[in-house]
Amino acid sequence: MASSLAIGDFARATHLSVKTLRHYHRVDLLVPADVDAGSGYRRYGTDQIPTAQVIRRFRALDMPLSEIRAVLAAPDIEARNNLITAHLRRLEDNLAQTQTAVASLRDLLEHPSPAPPIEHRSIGETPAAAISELVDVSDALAWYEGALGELHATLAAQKLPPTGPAGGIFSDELFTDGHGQATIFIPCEGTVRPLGRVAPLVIPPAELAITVHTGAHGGIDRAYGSLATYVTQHALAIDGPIRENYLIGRNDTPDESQWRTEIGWPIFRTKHST
Amino acid sequence: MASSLAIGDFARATHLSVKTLRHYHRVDLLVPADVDAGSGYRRYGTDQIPTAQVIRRFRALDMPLSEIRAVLAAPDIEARNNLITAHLRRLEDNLAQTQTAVASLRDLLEHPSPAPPIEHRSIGETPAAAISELVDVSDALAWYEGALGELHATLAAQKLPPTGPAGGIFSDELFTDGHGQATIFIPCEGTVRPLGRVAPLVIPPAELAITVHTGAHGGIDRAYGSLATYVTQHALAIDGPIRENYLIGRNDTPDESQWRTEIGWPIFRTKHST
DNA sequence: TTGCTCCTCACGTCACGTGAGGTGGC
DNA sequence: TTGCTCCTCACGTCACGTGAGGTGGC
Repeated sequence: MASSLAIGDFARATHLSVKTLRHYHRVDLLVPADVDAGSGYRRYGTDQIPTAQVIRRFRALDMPLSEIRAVLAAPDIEARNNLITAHLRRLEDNLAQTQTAVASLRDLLEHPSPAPPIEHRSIGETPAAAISELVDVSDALAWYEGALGELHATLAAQKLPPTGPAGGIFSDELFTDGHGQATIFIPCEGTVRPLGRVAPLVIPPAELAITVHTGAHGGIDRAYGSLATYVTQHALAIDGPIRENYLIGRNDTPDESQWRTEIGWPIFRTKHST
Repeated sequence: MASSLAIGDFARATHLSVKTLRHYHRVDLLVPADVDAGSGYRRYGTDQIPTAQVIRRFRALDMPLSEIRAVLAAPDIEARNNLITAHLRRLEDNLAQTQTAVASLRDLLEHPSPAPPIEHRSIGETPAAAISELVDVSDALAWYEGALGELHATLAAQKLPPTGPAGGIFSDELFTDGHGQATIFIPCEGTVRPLGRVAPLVIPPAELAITVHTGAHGGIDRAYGSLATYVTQHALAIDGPIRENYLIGRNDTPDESQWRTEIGWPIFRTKHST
């Protein structure tokens, strides 16, 4: 006895709305067991209820429909679990990020800290090992963590001691378009053998206005703002990529509030900056 | 000296993309300090950087643009803080909900529990105090909590002891359309004086197929599914609102895993159900 | 037979992103 | 003067929701 439900009853059974069920049919995510050729009436089997509920659960966790489709089509339980676990991990990362963002915003609203001082600095050429890729600004933080990890591991394996703190170089497009070239590097002497994404790179010299940001990377926009204000008001602005130096980071202490990052904004060379 | 920035420089300063800035101008959320009449070129003041960053922070926390507009336009700091705090609270609620959803999904995938038994029950008329409103399914959980709290408090104030566990009645449209009439009630004897949203209501009799769901309300869809399957396969289905009885809930224990909710699905009257 | 359920368009929503095609500023 | 930055449409995306206008099933 094949038990089937009209769309309205299926909606009651699964807590998915009728509109949503029609949408899932349209995009082939959940196809009714039967569709009447004449009337177009959809009929769902009771055995489709668990599938529909799984979809609903994943949607409640903001999994995109395309990914849910992949989960449902996974060839075996392991592939399926890998997809699910990956999504849950992303979700949990996201939660943690939102929680720190909330904390940081609360802090910002409760005691706005004064802008830290700004100095001019002239940087010479620096040999380094680097990873350089086209990245999306929304992935930038995770990409930075991964690249820095790979760099540290690769340098250690090649027995090349760092000669300074890690740094980053970020193209203008990253900020104006939301994606662009990003480079993470660790200064070092000696011959870097290319391996994985790591390659030798000579960091070009630069004239910079520099300020320091204390705390997690989520709050770094304040330092960018104060630098931009300074550089604009003193008519020092020139084009060129932004620099960052990671003085104290995850490698040094897990306490994010202790992290220190320098941000360098390219400026005209002035008398003071030689 | 009025310092101003072209849109690209402003994007660098604020980490908002050029496209996003143009969008914010279009919707009047962040209007450039100056727009050249001839060329249409936008010019932003350095004093707009903090505003832009506040917008960015709130967007990172998924606050809708309309709400951000309200925050920026708030007449005083108190009104502003109220809006912000309300959003943060919603966010934190959401986080907690997602976290339990993740946990519940993990549990579901790791050890799928067998469907609990289903019984038929005949319910007579029941006098009660009730709150009945048109609600959105997405607000249903929060609405239920609020309504139940108000009912308990109002009954206590009127010295009317409950004569049974709290219950709910949910129209079909709530599930098929995503919004519909929902009623939460507490059975009691005596005269209920209408107060706030609370009013007296005689709960009509019903013939129901009933199962029990153990755990937080997030996982209740499984019980709905097994009831729907049962009712469909035994050809017992009739139209009518869904019932729920809250045997053990937040009022009894904070441990969600101990909660017990009965779900009642309307069915034909049968010999056994008198 | 009534009225409820179901159907299909076509368009709207939200917050942007994506190009095409073109002009202005240093 | 070159080429980069900026401009405005118009349309796309994602996951549905909203009606209008109409038909089918018990």
